[in-house]
Amino acid sequence: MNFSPPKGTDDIFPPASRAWRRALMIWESLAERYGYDLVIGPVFESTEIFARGVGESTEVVQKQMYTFEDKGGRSLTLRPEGTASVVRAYLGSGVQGEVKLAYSGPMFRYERPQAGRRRQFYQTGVEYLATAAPDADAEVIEIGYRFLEEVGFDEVEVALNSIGDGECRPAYLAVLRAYLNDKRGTLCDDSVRTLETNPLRVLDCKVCAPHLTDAPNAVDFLCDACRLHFDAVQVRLGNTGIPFRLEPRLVRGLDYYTRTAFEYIATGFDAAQNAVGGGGRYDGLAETLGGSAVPGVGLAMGIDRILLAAGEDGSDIVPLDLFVVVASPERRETAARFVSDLRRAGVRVDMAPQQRSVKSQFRAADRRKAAGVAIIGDEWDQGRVIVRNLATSTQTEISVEEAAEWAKSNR
RNA sequence: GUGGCCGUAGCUCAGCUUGGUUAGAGCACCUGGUUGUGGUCCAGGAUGUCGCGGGUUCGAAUCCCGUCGGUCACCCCA
Repeated sequence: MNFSPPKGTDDIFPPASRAWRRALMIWESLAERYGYDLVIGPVFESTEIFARGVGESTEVVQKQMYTFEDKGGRSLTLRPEGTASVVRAYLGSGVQGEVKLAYSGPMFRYERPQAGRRRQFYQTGVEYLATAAPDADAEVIEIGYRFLEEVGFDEVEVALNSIGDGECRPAYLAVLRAYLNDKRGTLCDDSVRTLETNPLRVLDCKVCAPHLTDAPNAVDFLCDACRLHFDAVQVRLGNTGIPFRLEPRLVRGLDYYTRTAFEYIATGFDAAQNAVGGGGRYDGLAETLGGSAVPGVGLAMGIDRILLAAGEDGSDIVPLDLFVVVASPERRETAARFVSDLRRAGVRVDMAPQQRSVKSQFRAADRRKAAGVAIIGDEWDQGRVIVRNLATSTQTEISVEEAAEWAKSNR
C-alpha cells in the first residue's frame, strides 16, 4: 500500500491548512458583508448539466471531466466548476427574483497536474442571479478584488473585457473568422482546429497571439445595449476604486459567458498559473440548461492558486495558554479533570496523552508554544498548583481557582 | 495527450561520473546529564525493501532496459 494521495490531489496539513482556514474565514466574512448567502450543493451532477452548460466544444467538457456511471446507470460527473451547478440549483429551487449566493468547495478536472493546477482544486465563488444590471457585474468584480486584498496581495490586476451577446457577437465572429482564415497559414495546429469550434479562443493562444495583433476586437463590435452595459460596469468600478485594465484579448474558456468577462492576475507571481480567479456574465446559461431566462454574473476564486501565489505557507501554530504537567501517574485523573474545567472556562490548554518524565512533558509544552505550564503535584492536596511562565522562566505557586485567570493573563 | 528534471533515513540532501568490505550528513525524534522543570549545552540512541521489476557483472544505490511515482513546462485553465 502506498500512502500518497491520488495523482493531482494533496493532503493539506498544518501549517499549510492554517492558511486555508484563514482564507476561507476571510471569504465567509466578505460574502456576509456583501450580502451573499451560502448555497451548498452536490459535488457531482448529471453529466448533461456540464456538457450543455459549460459547452461541448470546451476543453473542460471534451477531455477533463471525471465522468462515471452510478449503479442506477446514470451518467454523473464530478463538478469541474461551480456556476452551472448553482444555476441548475436555482432553477430547481423555485426561488424567484434576484438572489446573491456564495459557495465554496472542491472542483475536479482530469489534467496533468503542475504548479497551481490540481485535479482536485478548491474554489470559492459568488453568483448574482436574476439580474442583468451592470451594477451586479461591478459588485462581483469588487468582491473578488477585496478578497485578494484581504488575503494579502498587493499586486493584483483585474483584466476586463466584453465579448458581447447574442445580438452583436455573431457579426463579430463572422468578421473574426474571416480574419483568421486569412491568417490560417500563420496559425498553430491547435488554433486551426479551434478556429472552427470557437474562434474567440484563438486570440488567447500564446503561440499565435503575436501574429494577430491587428485582429478585430469584440469591444469594437458591441451593440448599443452591450456597449452601455460595459461602460456602466467601468464607471462603477472606477467609483468604488477597483483598478482594472481593458484586455480585448481576454476570452474565458467556458462557453456560457456573455458580455462581461474578467480575470484576476497575480502580477508579482512568475509561475505560469497566475490567473487566481475569474468570472463573467452568463445571461444565456439558464436557458441552455432548459430553464427560463435567468441572467446572472459570477466569479470563482482559486484558493490553491491564491495561497501559492501569495507565498502563504501557513501561519504559526496557535499557541496554548497552558500546558499541564503531571508530576506522578496517580495524579493523572486529577489533572485531566483540571484540564477539562479550564477548557470550559475558555483556556487553551492541553496535557500529554500518556505519563512520561516531567522533563519530556516540559519539552512538549515548549513544542506546543505554550505560554505557561502548571504542575499538578503534591501542592494539589493544599488546593494549589505551581505555574511557570515559559517566556520569562519565572514561576510561582497559586491556588487552583486562580489558574484560569493566570493562564489567560499570559496571552 | 507531449516534453525536461528527479526518486537514497521522518524531512532536506550527499554518495552514482571512474561498480568493490558494515550506505552517510544536517535537521527532527527518543533517553540520560537535572529520581518535580522547557527552550540552550553535553553524552548516547533508534531509523533505510537506496521507488519497483528485470538485465550485465565475481560483485550494482552506482551501468543498461522497462515500469511506477513525483515535479516543472506545453496545451488549457482556477
